[in-house]
Amino acid sequence: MSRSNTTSSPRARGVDRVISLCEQLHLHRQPMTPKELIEATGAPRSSVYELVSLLSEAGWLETTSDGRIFFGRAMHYFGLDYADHNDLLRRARPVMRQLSARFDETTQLCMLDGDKYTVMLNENGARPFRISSEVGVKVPIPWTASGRVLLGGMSREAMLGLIPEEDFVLPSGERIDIEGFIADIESTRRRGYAMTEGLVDSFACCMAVPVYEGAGPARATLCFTVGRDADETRRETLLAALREASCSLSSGE
Amino acid sequence: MSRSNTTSSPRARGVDRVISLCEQLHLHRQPMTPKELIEATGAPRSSVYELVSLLSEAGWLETTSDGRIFFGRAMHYFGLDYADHNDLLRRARPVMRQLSARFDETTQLCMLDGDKYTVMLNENGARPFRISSEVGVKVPIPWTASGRVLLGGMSREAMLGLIPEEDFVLPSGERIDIEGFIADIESTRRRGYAMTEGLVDSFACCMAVPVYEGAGPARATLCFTVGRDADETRRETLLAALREASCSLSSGE
DNA sequence: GACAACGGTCTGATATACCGGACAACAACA
DNA sequence: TGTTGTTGTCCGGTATATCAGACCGTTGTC
Repeated sequence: MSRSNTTSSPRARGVDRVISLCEQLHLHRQPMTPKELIEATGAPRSSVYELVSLLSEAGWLETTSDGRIFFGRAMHYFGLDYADHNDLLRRARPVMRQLSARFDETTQLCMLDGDKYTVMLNENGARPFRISSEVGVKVPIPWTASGRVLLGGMSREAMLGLIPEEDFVLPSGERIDIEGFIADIESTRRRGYAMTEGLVDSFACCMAVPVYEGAGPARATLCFTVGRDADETRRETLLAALREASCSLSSGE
Repeated sequence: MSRSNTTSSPRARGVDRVISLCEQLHLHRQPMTPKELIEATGAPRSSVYELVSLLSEAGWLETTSDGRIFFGRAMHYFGLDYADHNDLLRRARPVMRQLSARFDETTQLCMLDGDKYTVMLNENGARPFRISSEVGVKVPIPWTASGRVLLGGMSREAMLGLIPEEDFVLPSGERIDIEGFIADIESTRRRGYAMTEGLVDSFACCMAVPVYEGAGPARATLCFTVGRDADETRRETLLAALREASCSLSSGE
């Protein structure tokens, strides 16, 4: 439906081709055949073949045994360079591990990426539920508890200017009331945390607290994703732990 | 001395410029100023500026507050995609965490990358010693314990063909005797592990065991890096743990 | 066996990306 | 104040990267 791929003109710059190629791989989160890549990017066949071979030589991409293409070692190296260099991520990792270990729940560090919400770090509980994390997957802000925290303190105009109209429609087709959403954000800000149930997925309960960096809006959120069956006291416990952890991560600047 | 950067001809392909640009960033492991990037890559000024801005827009690079350039979020996403998708890495991570937690030592998963040795995963002990990991940094094979394990089972010719002549010279300037090295590998193979002391760095003791995937040479090694002051029984304990862990990671195929 | 779909390589023409170099803003310094 | 170095933007010519399409081997289907 939505042509997410850059409907690029013919004779595009190689670098742009490379970028859209990698973006497609990230979207699919699975190795892709050359054919799929060609169709997904809209790039000419010969260009895709050439670029893939260039990138493979550099270790940016790898070809699996069945001829599919996916990210290679180099990306792993570069990604770790980024994560190691990023202050917040580096400090958050051990904290999140401890949270996950202690409560055996999935802990996430979430941030805004442009006008979308995204998971930056994911730490699973012991039970290895999901095989691949969803780090870097962009989700409309109104769909999430964290989104409500991250918008805290923003002006009404800035908020509406930021969020695309269509992002207020849930996967179910239901539309989120804008006024209610704004009120939600305000009460979230006062309360200091957000908790949503069955917003995107009907079995999950999401709780998020802000992580600050200096004054201004929250830099990130720390959150638990738990089953809806968790009872009240359990939720209290988890929230308290989140608050404490986020406090240790926040910096007054 | 060694011109590691691709002394590329003028009017090079943009994609190649991008590749060498990122490689330089990875080598430096620190944000770089435009000037440094220009000098390191040998690319024209205008090209670097243009490419950096293209890549920044895509989130591949980011500019720090002081105008330096480093990897961006996108790399983090792609890198995690790679690591999540890679069977060995995914399985190794929890195992390594447990090892590090139990013994409070640095655990690493190492592999060959071309004709070099490199760390693929690094799990620090509790004491946060080194601020940035060395994942993806290429090191001559003969400098390491893991290298000796990884070469196990290779023919003499293949080995000598693989390793560049200059890689037998240690950072200290000392030259590693080739015959001794080959004998070392053979005894390592028989023994089932390698242990080196003060090879690259005089304070460390490195112990490595192979991780197999099907028949043939080891796919990777699992290793501890400990202080040389660790006594005999401690070393035995650690080795036993490594062996057990590597066994759980290896697959008969 | 004929036909179609697919997977990959190769080549030549041409649109354009890349680069040299000009330009401006700013700082350091004598 | 003039000189020198650095940081960044912009522009036009031309070397060349990109792309259309031909080509070939393989696979599957009727």
